[in-house]
Amino acid sequence: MGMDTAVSSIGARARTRRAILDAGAAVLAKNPTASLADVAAAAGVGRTTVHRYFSERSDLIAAIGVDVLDKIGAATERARPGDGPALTALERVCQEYFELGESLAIVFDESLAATWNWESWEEETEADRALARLVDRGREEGALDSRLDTDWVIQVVWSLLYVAWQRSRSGDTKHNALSLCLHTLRKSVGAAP
Amino acid sequence: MGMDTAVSSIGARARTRRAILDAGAAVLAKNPTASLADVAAAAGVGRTTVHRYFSERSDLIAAIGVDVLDKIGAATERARPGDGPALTALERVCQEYFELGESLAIVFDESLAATWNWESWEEETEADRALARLVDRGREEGALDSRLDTDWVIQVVWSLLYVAWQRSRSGDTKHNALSLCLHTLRKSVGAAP
DNA sequence: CGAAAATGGAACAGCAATGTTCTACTGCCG
DNA sequence: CGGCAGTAGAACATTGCTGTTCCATTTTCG
Repeated sequence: MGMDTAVSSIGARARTRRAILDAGAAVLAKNPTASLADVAAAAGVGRTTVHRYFSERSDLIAAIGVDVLDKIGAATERARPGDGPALTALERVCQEYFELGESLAIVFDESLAATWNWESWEEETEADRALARLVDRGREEGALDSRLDTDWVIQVVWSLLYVAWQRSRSGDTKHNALSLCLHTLRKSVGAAP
Repeated sequence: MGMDTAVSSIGARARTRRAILDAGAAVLAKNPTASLADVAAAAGVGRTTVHRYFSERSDLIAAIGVDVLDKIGAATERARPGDGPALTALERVCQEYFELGESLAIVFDESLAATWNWESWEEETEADRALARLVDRGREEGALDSRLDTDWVIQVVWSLLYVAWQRSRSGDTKHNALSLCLHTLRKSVGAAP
C-alpha cells in the first residue's frame, strides 16, 4: 500500500524534525540569541532545511516549547504523583524531572519567554495541576511544611532541580547531584519535625 | 579654581553614567537582547550619549557587571559575615543580598554572561571567599548540615534568593518573600536536628 | 533503474541594531 | 555677556541575521 512510502517519508521528516528540535533546545538554552545558522550546524543540517521545517524563528521556539511541555507532561505521568506518601511522590517527580536534563534549561530561561509571543507558556498545564494537587495533598497529610504555600514549594522544587542540573553539568555525577537535591528538598519543604 | 567646574562636570558625568548603568541593568535583566536604544530611552538620555559613555555594547555590559559585583561586595561587608552565630550571619547576608533587588537578575542571567568576553565574572571575588568562609565556619560549628558541601550551600542560597525575588516581583510583599526565603534556608541548609 | 522526496549551498533582498560623525541646542559658571 | 561641557537628534555606513528562491545533488523507495 501507499502507506509504506508515507510512513518512511514521514519517518525521515520526523527524524530531521527531531534533530532540529533537540539541537535547537540545546543551543538556545545555552545562548538564547544564537542564530539559526548555529542551530542548523548543531543539528547537522543546512540552514535552509531549518527554514523548511520552521518557517520563522518564532515557530521553532514555539515548537521547542511544546516539545518541552510534552516531555514534562510525560515525566509527570511516569512519576505517578497520586500514588503513595506525598513526600515520596514528590521525590519521584523530582527524579523524573531531573532526567529531562538539558530540557530543564529551557524552562528556566526567561529571556526565551521574552522572545516568545506564545501564550501557551502562561496557561496551566495538566502537569502543573497534578504537581499542585500533590503539594496540597502533602500539606493535608502533614508531610509538608504548612507554613509554605503551594506556589512557594513548587518554585523551590524547580530551583533545586536547576541547581542540581547545573552541578551535574559542572562535572559532578548525576547521582550525587540528585542525592543532594532530594536531601535538600526533603528538609526544606518537609514538615518541621 | 578650576576644580569647581571640574567637580560639577564630573558630577554631571557621574550622574549620567549612573542613570545609564541603572537603566541598563534593569532593561537587560528583563530582556538581555534589548537594544541600546531601549536602554537609552529607559535612562532618559539619547542613544549617542550611551555610546559616549560606553563605546561598545560589551563595554556597557562589562560595566554593569563590575557595578553589580561592587554592590554585592558592599552588601557582603554590611552583613558582617564573620560576626555571631554562622546561621544568623548567613541570614544577614541573605537579607542584604535580597535588598539588591533587580541587580540579582543580572547575576542569574547566563545568557548575558554568554554575550560576555569577560573573565572577571569567573574569578572569585572577596565576597565569594567571605561567603565560603562563613559556610565552612557554620559547618564546623555544627550549625550547618555536614552532608552539604560549601558549593551546594552557596548555590542553594542564591537560588532561594532568586525565587524570593521573583515572588516579590509577582506581587507579594518583600517582607513576606524574604520570610519564606529565610525560613526555607534555615531548614534546608541548617544542621539536621 | 527511474521518479519523487529531501537536502545542501549559493545568492539575494530586507531589516534591525550598531557604531560614527556632525550640527544645533541647553544650562552653567566666570 | 560669552565660552564651555554635555547633550539630543539626524544622517550615514556597516554588519549580521533573517527569510526566500533557485538549482544541483543525494537519498529513498517502488
